[in-house]
Amino acid sequence: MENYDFRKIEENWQNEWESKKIFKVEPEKNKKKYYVLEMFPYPSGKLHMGHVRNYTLGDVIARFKYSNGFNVLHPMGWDSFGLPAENAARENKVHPKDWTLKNINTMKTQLKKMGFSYDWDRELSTSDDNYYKHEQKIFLEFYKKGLVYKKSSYVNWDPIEKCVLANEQVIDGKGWRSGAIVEKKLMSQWFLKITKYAKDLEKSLKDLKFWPEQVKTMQRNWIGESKGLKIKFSLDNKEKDVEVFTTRPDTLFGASFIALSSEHPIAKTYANKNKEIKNFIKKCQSNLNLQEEEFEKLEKLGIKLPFSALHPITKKKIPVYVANFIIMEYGSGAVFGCPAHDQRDFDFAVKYNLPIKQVIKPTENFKLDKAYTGDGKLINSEFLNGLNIKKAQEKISKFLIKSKKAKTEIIYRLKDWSISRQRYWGCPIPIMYLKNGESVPATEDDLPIILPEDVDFSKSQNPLKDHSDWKYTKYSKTGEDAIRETETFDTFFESSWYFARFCSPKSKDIIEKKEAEYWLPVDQYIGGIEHAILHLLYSRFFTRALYDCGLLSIKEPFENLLTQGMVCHKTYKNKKGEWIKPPESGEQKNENKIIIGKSEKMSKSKKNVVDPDLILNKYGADTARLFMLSDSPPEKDLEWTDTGIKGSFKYLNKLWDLIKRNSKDLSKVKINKNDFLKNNKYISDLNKMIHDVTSDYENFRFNRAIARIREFTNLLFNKEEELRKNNQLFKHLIENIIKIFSPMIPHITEEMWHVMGNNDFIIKSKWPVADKKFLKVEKIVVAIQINGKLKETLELPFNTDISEIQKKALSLPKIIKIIGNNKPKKIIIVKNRVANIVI
RNA sequence: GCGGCCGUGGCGGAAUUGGUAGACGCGCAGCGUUGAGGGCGCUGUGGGAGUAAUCCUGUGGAAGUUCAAGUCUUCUCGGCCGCACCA
Repeated sequence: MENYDFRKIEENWQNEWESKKIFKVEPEKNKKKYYVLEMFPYPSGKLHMGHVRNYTLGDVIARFKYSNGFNVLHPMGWDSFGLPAENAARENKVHPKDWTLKNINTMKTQLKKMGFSYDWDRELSTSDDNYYKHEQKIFLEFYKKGLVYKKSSYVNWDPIEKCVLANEQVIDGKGWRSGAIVEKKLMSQWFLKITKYAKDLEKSLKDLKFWPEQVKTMQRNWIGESKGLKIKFSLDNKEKDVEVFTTRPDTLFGASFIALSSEHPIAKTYANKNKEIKNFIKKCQSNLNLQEEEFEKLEKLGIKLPFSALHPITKKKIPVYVANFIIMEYGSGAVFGCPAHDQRDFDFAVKYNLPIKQVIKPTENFKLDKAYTGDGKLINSEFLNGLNIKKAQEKISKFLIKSKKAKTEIIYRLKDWSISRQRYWGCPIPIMYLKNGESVPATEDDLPIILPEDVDFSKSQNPLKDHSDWKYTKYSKTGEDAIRETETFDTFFESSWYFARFCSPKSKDIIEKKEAEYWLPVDQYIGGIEHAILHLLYSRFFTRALYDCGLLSIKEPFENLLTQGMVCHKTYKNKKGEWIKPPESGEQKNENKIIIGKSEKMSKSKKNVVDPDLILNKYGADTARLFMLSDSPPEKDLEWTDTGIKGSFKYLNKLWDLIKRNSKDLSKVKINKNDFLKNNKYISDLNKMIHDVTSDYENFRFNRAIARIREFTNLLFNKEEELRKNNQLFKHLIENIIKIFSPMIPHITEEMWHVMGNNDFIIKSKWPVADKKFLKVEKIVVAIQINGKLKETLELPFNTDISEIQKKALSLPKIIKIIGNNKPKKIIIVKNRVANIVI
């Protein structure tokens, strides 16, 4: 049998859809909108299978919603600033812009070949000045709102990318993209005040009802809210009080020292008075540029200060130390140490021979050779004695707050977002430095600050620094000489608001309010979980900040979030342990011993990638799409298999043949509904299938939807002869299958739709609705159990009375035999389901 | 260490939300078609016993709730992911 001509079919319909602009969309007041968005790609060269999966999922949802009467916004664009372009420029002597444009061109062609329903008129590219000039305006708005500041601090330095990374971009102490071990470097950087929104970003997570729990948990951890108490300890040197943050006020009576960060103001004061202290602090600070891993392994060290703190209740004197493990940025940069119940304090107390006073009696046997952190009853704690931890915390908090020695405080782990990057291929930060060294934001008249194209990459890391024509300028407000900021934005800046720009991609304004109000928020966002914190947290922050600047009227950008799993493939190694390509590549012939490894995320280094182009050429877009959807639910990893893709292709051919060989007769048939719409087996199965598959679409259970469609088409394959005798019924069944299958495999179904005698595009036809009157099943199989174990089944009319079921069940020969002389103790019957006889 | 998610045939995965476990597919086996291979078609396929009807057993393990547990509860083992000197 010959395979169907997917090349011809797919190309034809792609051209038809494009020339008729059926996916072009504008706001329509009387239509319900639906904004579906997939994370836009970085134009790295070619599409990979991860993209194919991501965009297939989005396309199915878009087409499904379209067919269900929604006004669907489904745009696509390019996250086109970033380092790979610069690296290519150095290695291959191509300009980043040319390299980027070429890649966009290639990938756009590939996307079109997949048949995705994008409104290409809305295409945007972030490295286009039409995009990033608005970003500079946003920066100025943020500046006005006080959300931007410059500060010198230890920052994460990626030695491979040769630029700074935000905290979120450091994964396990390594750069998120380069994988290089991150170093600490003291630098002056621009920051965005994301911490201003920490509370709201955390609090609102609970309202994101349609986000995966996992993502919300990750964000929650990242924001790291801690509720505690800030307690004042007065000092006997007549200086100001020390404020100490704690989440364990119940252990206050066990306090045996106070520890300050080396950057704490009091520590700094004493550094000037005492050389020893000064040296210690210096040592602590030199540790700050250690790699994270090493820093964590440091021994806990401290130096005693020449004064004491007074316990806020007992008034006893407590020694004060500067210690190397206290971080200034967290809490108040000072803690009280309770060695018996905190491991760090315990280690410190052992080292400096400080008292270890137990204040919580463990519930189980416990030897005090390490800190006890479990629950128990308070001891040695005056009025707290006998209480459990929670009660003790409540009581002492109340007491301290009442006596004005403490106040409740909530602190966050989240730090401000450093956005300066020492790189060329990004959006120039619209800042100028005046002669007096002052930095000022560019004025509206200075914008846009266009990235110069005539740059020389041979001189240094950042060619903007060497570009004097561009760098030296005038500040338009005063006309004086000025130097431009030569650093560019972190590229996560671009992706933090692109979803809003898609509403009015060509507007002269940053965001056209009317359009944004119609389309936003994004109803369904789809992308990889690797952006759980990075991009998704930044976008949530931006949306709030833009709201405060009056540019948006929503606070959360993405209503629903789907994080799709990775595309994996088996890995293979040869005798030498080198990665080799999978067998279907035909490149294993020369290897005599092949070791099959586990299935892992497709990656070039493991040689287990499958090129989408090859699949498109061999099987076509519909087969690729079908396979992407059929094997696993979207949020789980999908294992790419050669047999799987072949299976999908075979199935499409089989379906094609069935429809093709019957289409000649069926296309002429006119359906007169009353003639055949009886409650027969086919109609009831069809309606059940429509009902179930529609609900599967709504819940993104595409694998299950496909299983149900296949189940139904199996019926058609088996009963073809019989169905040919009732052409109206046959046509009705086939048209419904084509329609309900069309969001997943749009080209072949479009062709089938026309072959069956329809003239308009299939997407414009109405989605089938299950008729409830045909959903009723006439006969039902009831399970008959004895003591909960299945023994028999019984076919009965739908809704048979309980008493009738009981009568019938008890008269079954097999049941009689099992029951024997026993009298049933109890009989439980659930209508249409089950009868359980307890003996 | 803390937090989250998940364990179902040889494999990917279903299971009306507590009611016939294994849908659909891959793989495998047998048969048919074919000179052969591929392709296609039919049949079978959780495990064990039996010629068979049938019986026993079965959702990582142990216990519990229930007439009834893959589904709920507790413990336990294993895997994946996130956070972590965070006071």
